[in-house]
Amino acid sequence: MELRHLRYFQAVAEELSFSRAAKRLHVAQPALSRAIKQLEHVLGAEVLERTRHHVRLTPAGAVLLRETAGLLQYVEEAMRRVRRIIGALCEK
Amino acid sequence: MELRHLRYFQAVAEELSFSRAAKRLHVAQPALSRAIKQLEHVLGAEVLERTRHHVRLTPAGAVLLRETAGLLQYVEEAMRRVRRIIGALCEK
DNA sequence: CAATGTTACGATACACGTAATCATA
DNA sequence: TATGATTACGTGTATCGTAACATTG
Repeated sequence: MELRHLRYFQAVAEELSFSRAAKRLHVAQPALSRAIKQLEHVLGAEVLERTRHHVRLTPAGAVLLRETAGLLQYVEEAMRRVRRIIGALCEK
Repeated sequence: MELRHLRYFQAVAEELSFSRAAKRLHVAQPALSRAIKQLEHVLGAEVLERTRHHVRLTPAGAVLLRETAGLLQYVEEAMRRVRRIIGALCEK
């Protein structure tokens, strides 16, 4: 499992649409479809319910989205902290 | 930046040795060397000081290690939470 | 010169995009 | 039947491992 899987999932879960998420991420739908499938395979559960005009989160998906949001935010903040300190170190 | 980079970095930083970390991760040294270089490129700073018989953390590396440890632990716990809840959902 | 990290290089695997297919509202 | 997700398929990129090289204690 890599961050890519979670970033893709978050986009689809927020947009509730593979096509919109694909545009937002600047990738093609199939890339998303595959990444989500991998994620589901790893977790052993479906996270999105696909029904042509509706994409909905499954209960498992709702849980995953919450955790994903927290995790990706953590990543961003951690990287920001690192960069800031590195910046300070370089000025010395 | 993917989790792979951080997992590799953590192993090297903890072992203070590319060769030992490589064994532990079941990959060859060059893979580690490259991943660390990518990480350093992304961050714009060296995180490890290589001197044949000693690998040491740079100040930036020390910061990164702390953040990495927290982050990877967060990932693990988040995944555990998700799996646990998914497990509970499936039993219904 | 011995131990260990890095580069070079060829091979493999993985992710991607395009196009075709399938499914539903 | 029109929209949007998936599968098939070929391609390109990225990662890997082996081997050669460089470096330093």
